[in-house]
Amino acid sequence: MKPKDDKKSAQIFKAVLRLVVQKGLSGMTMGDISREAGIATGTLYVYFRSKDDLINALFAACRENSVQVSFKGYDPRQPYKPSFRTVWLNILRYRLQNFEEYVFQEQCYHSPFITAATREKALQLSAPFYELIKRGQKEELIKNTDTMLLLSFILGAINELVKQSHYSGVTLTRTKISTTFSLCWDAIKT
Amino acid sequence: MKPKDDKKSAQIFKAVLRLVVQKGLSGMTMGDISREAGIATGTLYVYFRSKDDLINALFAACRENSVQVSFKGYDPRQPYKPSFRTVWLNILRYRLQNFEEYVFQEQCYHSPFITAATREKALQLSAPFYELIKRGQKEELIKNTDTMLLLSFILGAINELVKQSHYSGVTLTRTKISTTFSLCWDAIKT
Amino acid sequence: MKPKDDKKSAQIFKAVLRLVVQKGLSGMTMGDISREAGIATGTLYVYFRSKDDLINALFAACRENSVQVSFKGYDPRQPYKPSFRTVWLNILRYRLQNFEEYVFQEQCYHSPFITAATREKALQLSAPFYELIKRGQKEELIKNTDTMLLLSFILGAINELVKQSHYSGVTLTRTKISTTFSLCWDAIKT
Amino acid sequence: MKPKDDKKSAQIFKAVLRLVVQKGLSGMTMGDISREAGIATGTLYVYFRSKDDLINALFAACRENSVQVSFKGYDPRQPYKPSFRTVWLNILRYRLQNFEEYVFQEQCYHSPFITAATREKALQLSAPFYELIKRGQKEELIKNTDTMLLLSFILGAINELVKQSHYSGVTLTRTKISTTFSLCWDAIKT
DNA sequence: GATGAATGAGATTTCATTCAT
DNA sequence: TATGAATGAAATCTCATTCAT
Repeated sequence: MKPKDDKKSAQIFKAVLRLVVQKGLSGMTMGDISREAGIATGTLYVYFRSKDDLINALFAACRENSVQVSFKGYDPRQPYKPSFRTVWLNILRYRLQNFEEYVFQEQCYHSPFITAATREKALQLSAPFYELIKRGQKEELIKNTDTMLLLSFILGAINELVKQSHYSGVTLTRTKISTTFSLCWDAIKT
Repeated sequence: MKPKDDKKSAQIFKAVLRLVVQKGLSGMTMGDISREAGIATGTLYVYFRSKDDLINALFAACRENSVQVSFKGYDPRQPYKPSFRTVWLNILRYRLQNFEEYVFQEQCYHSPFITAATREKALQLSAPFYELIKRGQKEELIKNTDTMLLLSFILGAINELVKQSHYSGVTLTRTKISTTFSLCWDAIKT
Repeated sequence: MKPKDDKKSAQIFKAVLRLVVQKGLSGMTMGDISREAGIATGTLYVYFRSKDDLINALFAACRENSVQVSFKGYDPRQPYKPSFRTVWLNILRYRLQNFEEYVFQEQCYHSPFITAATREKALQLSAPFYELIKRGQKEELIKNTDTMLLLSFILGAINELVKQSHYSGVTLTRTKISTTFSLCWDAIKT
Repeated sequence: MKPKDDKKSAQIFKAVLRLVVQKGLSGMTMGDISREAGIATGTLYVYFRSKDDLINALFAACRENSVQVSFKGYDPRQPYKPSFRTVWLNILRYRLQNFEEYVFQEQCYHSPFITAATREKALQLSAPFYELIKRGQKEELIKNTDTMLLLSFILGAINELVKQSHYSGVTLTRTKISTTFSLCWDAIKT
């Protein structure tokens, strides 16, 4: 017996991500995916019930990965500002190093592929970010404004930065990143 | 391709915008559009050569509208900060009041519908925003950082805010908006 | 405007019937149907939502036609036996002259294409036959046995006769038909 | 193709029969069969060369079984009428107790699965029934009509009866069966 | 022999576009 | 110009069969 290969899921995921950046979510067929992944079309349906299923599964995986990367090295017992910087840089790093995943998630968000359930789960995953802001507010280092609003502000700034740098072709230098962090901190600090 | 009836073009555009929010760009067929617009499928081809053509035309229209709205009431002879605030509020207002247009543009950006030429033109339209930041830097009111970076930072923060408020269903109060402007200004001011 | 052609439904129906006799219900693809009907595959979906839909619609049409033919020339004011003979001959004639329709219905009955609703409607259409037997029982010409049982008996005998004559290639002569009617009448008469 | 394990063949046959009643012959995949039989898809191909092979083998088995059951207890030295009744009741019993087999055979008859050869063999198996009628005619107990026609008449009546009773959900009582035999006998007796 | 993942040909269905009215 | 039926290429998905384990 040939056991269902766990690597194949990953292989399919990789193929989708590569294709999304190339052709966009809407211009991507199951045929494209199988060709890119080096397997038969039928095999896709061994691993995923349908195209929708595949997209949703990948979306969930990316989402989880994104959170995991973001909090790598975060230790709540450390002082706030350096901790916050670590997470901030992680978020940025994730988007830069996994640009494909990031673009994929952005594209998915307004697409008919993502079900309400998947969207809901994604929202729940943002809880740790929310908590991080809260902690800053408790320590009176961050403005006592609506937490969600602050969170959006920060993430939005990072997102746009990544997009802009990618599409303009200008790589983000260490200096630029450092400057942007300052802008961000200046915005939210008390 | 020269539309006799300008109202019908607008009618088609409206239909597309309504559908994009509902089903996303990829899940939107010419049949859907004609049904939503209350006309026959064939009629779409009287006004637009193809689906690509239609999407690109609407994208251009939205882009232009976005800039026009953003600089409404802007007078370069007025002092900087209130002028900046006017534009900032205009941008926010545009995205809130024309959420459909905003989502449509976002979706287009990574789609295979938008040609390189259209994308290029869109970029050119951001010149006035760029100039606005430059002026602030000249007047030494805004940090002397990479201009594009500052611009991205500002726009990104606004974008995310709008999305978040729309999807969470929480309306942005005057106070929240005012607070967010402060965050933004704190970030970029010298 | 080109109005939806009512003849095309009939054209498609005819194609299906021809194919069912040739290849059976299960070996019949939408491609086969469109080719046989002389139209494009897509056109089938202008007239029917799905293959299931098409099969169910044709089944209903055949069923209705079958009943209509069976009671042609039946006048309840005429004496019973000749009336009964008329209907009996009509039933036989329908199966012989519309052998394709008959085979199609037989094939459908146990197929997953036919929905419970369609099956139910088909059953309701057998009411006139039921009434005909009842009348014979009231007039004390037909045995006072379970009516459904008598009906099944009669129809079953006719069905098998038609199948047998078709597959053996022996045509039913007037004499044979007349003989079979006698068998039938001998069976059910009081 | 020589099955080592005869039990497994039977297991597969049983699975097919169960599925035919549930989903019909055309809606039955090799995957369905293996799942229902509790074995792997590949294993089916150890016992049968192909789907066609499997269906044809089962068809032949059913056909043989049907004849064997029908003539159980038949002794040509016994007087005719009770002998005929025995066979008649056997035929009915077979269809009632092996409804799945019966439905399967009916479905096969018009399907592209059954080859001409299989069909021919099936026909040959009806010889004993034919002889039984012949004997009745020789003994001048049964009408001297075309033998095939009489045979069709009898079998058709039984078939329909079984179908009707099965689909209406009404069980055939001993009385009803006895009555139906009378109908049949009245039809064919001299 | 038994397994079930892998295959790819082929089935169903969709949809941008054309065309007759 | 407006219509919507007709088209057929291409998309999604199924399934009999094979094959590595």
